[in-house]
Amino acid sequence: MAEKGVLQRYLSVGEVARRCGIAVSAVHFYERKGLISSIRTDGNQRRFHRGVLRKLAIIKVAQKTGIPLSEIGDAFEKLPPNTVPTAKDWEKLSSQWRDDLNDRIEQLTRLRDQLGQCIGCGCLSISDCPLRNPYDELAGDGPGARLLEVEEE
Amino acid sequence: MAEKGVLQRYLSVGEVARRCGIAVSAVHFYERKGLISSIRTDGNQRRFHRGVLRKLAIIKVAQKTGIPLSEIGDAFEKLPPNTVPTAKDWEKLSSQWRDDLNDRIEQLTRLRDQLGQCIGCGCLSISDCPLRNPYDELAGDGPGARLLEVEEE
DNA sequence: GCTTGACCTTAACATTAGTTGAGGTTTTAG
DNA sequence: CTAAAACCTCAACTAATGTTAAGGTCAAGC
Repeated sequence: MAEKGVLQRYLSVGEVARRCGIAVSAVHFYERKGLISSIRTDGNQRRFHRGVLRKLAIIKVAQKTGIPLSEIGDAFEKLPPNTVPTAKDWEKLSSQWRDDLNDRIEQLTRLRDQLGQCIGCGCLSISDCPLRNPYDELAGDGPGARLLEVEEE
Repeated sequence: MAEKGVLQRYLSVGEVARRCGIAVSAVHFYERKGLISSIRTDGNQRRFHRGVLRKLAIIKVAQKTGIPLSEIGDAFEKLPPNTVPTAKDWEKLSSQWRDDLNDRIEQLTRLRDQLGQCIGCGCLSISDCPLRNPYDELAGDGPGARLLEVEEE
C-alpha cells in the first residue's frame, strides 16, 4: 500500500499489460526481444518503470505503420539508455517512421492506380496494361523485366 | 522437341518459375496451397497450362497490396474452375482488391498525419496529442479507450 | 495462515510464406 | 548411351510475432 497512490513508481507486468491494452505474454515477449526492460523484486517479479508505457505506446504506433520489431529495437538502442524517451527522441523516431510510412503509402497508391487502370484492360493487353509494363516498380526482382511476361510468344 | 515452338501448350515448373520471376519452391508451394494446379507427365513431372502464368501474376500483384494467400485462394475458388481467368474475372478481383487497398491507404494516411502532428507534441501532452486521443481508430482493441493511457495518474 | 490471483520459467505450438536439403527419378543434349 | 540438368517427394528449417500450457512461487486479503 505504501508505494501505491499518488506516485506509484513501479508497475507490475499485469498493470503494464492492462494499461497498454496488450497481453502479459506480449510484454514478456518484448522484454525478451530487448525492447523494454525491468527490474525485479526480491520475489523475482518484474517491476517496470513508468517509461515503459511510453515505449510500448511507441511500439504500437510503429507496428501500425508496418515497422518490424527488430527495427523498433534498433531505434530504441540509439536512444540514451535507461531513460524515458524524451520529446526529442520521439520526434526523431516519429519523423523517420513517418517518412517510411509515406514511402509505403506512395507505393500502395501507385499500385492502386495501376489496378484501377488494369480493371479496364483485364491484363489481356501486352501493350496497354501498366501491370505488364516492365519498367515500373512492379518489376525488378530479377535480372531484366519479366514480371508479367505471360504470353509473349 | 515436337511440342515446343510456336504453340507450346504446357510449361514445366522451371519455365513457369523463370517466367514469373519466382522460385520453383514457391510454385510448388502455391500448388500445395491450391492456388494453382498442374497435370503430370508419365514421368510424374508437373506440366502447367499457360493460364497459370496469369494466375501467378495476379498472386504477385495481390500480395503487393497486402492480401494474404488464403484470401487470394478464396477469390480463385470463386472463379469458374479449370479455365484461365478472363478479363471479367480479373476485373472483379482487381476492383475488390483495389478497394481493400484504398482502405489500407486511408488508414496509413491517417496514421501518418497523426504522426506528423505528434512530432510537435512529443507524445508528452495528454490533451494535445492525437495519438493519445482515445476516440480515434488507434484505440479500440479493448473495452473503452486506453491505448496510450500512459500517465494519467 | 491460508486461499486465491498474479506472477515466474521453459517449452511447445500457431500462423504466414516460403526455402533448403536429402535421396531418388526423368528428361535432354551431345 | 550417357552425363548433366531438371525434376520429384518429404521433412525440416527460417523468420516474425506472439500465445498457451505445465509446473511451481509470490503476495494480498480475510
